[in-house]
Amino acid sequence: MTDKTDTRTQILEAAVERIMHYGYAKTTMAEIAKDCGMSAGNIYRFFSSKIDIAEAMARKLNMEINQKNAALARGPGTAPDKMRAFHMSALQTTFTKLDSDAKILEVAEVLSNERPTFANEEMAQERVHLVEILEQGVSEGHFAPMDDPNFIAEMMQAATMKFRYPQLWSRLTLPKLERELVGVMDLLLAGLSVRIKVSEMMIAE
Amino acid sequence: MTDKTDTRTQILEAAVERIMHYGYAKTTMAEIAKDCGMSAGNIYRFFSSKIDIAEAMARKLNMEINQKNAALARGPGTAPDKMRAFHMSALQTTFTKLDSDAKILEVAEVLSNERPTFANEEMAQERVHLVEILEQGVSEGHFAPMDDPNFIAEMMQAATMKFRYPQLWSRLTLPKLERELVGVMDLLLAGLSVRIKVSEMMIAE
DNA sequence: AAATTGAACAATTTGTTGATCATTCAGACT
DNA sequence: AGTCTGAATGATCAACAAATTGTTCAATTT
Repeated sequence: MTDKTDTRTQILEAAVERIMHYGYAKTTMAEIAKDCGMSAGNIYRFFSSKIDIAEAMARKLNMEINQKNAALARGPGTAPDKMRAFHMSALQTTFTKLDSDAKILEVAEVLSNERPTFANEEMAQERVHLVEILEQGVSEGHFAPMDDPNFIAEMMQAATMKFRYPQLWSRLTLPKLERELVGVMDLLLAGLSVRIKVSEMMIAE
Repeated sequence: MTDKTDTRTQILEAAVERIMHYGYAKTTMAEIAKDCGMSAGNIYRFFSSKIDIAEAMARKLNMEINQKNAALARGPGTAPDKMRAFHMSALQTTFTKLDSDAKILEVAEVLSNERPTFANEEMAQERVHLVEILEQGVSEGHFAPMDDPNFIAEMMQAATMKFRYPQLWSRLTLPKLERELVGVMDLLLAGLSVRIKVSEMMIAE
């Protein structure tokens, strides 16, 4: 049992090593196998495809980010401050990753093509902590009470989408993006502070 | 003089016809020339490159949209309603275009690659009318006074970016996107209704 | 029996060749 | 003199062949 998980993590580690260095496409199953002292065929007893290895890789990385998010959500500070810090750190880590090793971007791209639902899972996971912050904000009186915190969390994600997609801002610098994000957060947090009347006028008109 | 502009528009119209039907890549300069009863070389007296034709095409289309935006901004209705209508119609036209003729998407993609600043011009143009709406909202008392309406307009664009990029929501349906946009607009408009304290805590920390 | 291999297969990528196309420009036409 | 053409050029694209690579599985090893 421990054997099995051991070889699995061994394969994963070898794959991470190679993929981070040479990229996903340029890493072959045969190479990963050789690094682990086994045949390519044998990898398939632990991962059912190459893309599955990339997914496992992303899952691991994501778990770490998620633990930081949990710590942030449950740590000290007011809800608005946490909300700012949450989105700002998301922007910064994405940007830094893009800068330092572009290989990770390739993995992200392949994954979003081959495993379309994966990104959704990530966002849902992130929302858990956004909801925590929102609820803290409500109970502290910084945010107006809300019917469906998860929906509001979705809206926060939608409104800050620009700061998540490297492809979109290729041309923009981090300071410029940070300033923009601050501006958007100012607006959104101001919005959260007042009771929202769900717009029925639009439907009626 | 009139001759010159005449042939120019003739070339442009022939190009639009073909590009809309066959797409940008599949339309050749020789074909456009033949449609106009001239040689391919001669087109270059009117457009300095093929991509310039696409740009002229986009400029024309954009001017029409812009006139509608101007009409909307100066027409009747409260500022918040106009703001909703503005973004909603942007989403709807983009989505419909994507659905009806995917050819236009090809042109958009080529343009954003070859003429990176073009999209910025479009957005700046759009902001003119967003600012008009914002200022109306302030004078009517729906929105809190703001130092820099153009900056706020930029933030509105940033926060609604998700609803502008077809590539991003490939999987989402129009009704779902509309509901999301309404949610985001609710938040943003609520934010506009209260005075925003520019966050200096972030810089200090 | 369980784990592993390596040959076989299918899919994908890469390399190559020929054609097509955007662009230029010297000269013909008006 | 100002328009326009069509051949020349270099870049890009399409199609096909060869090579590489992901994946499977019968045979082998442990």
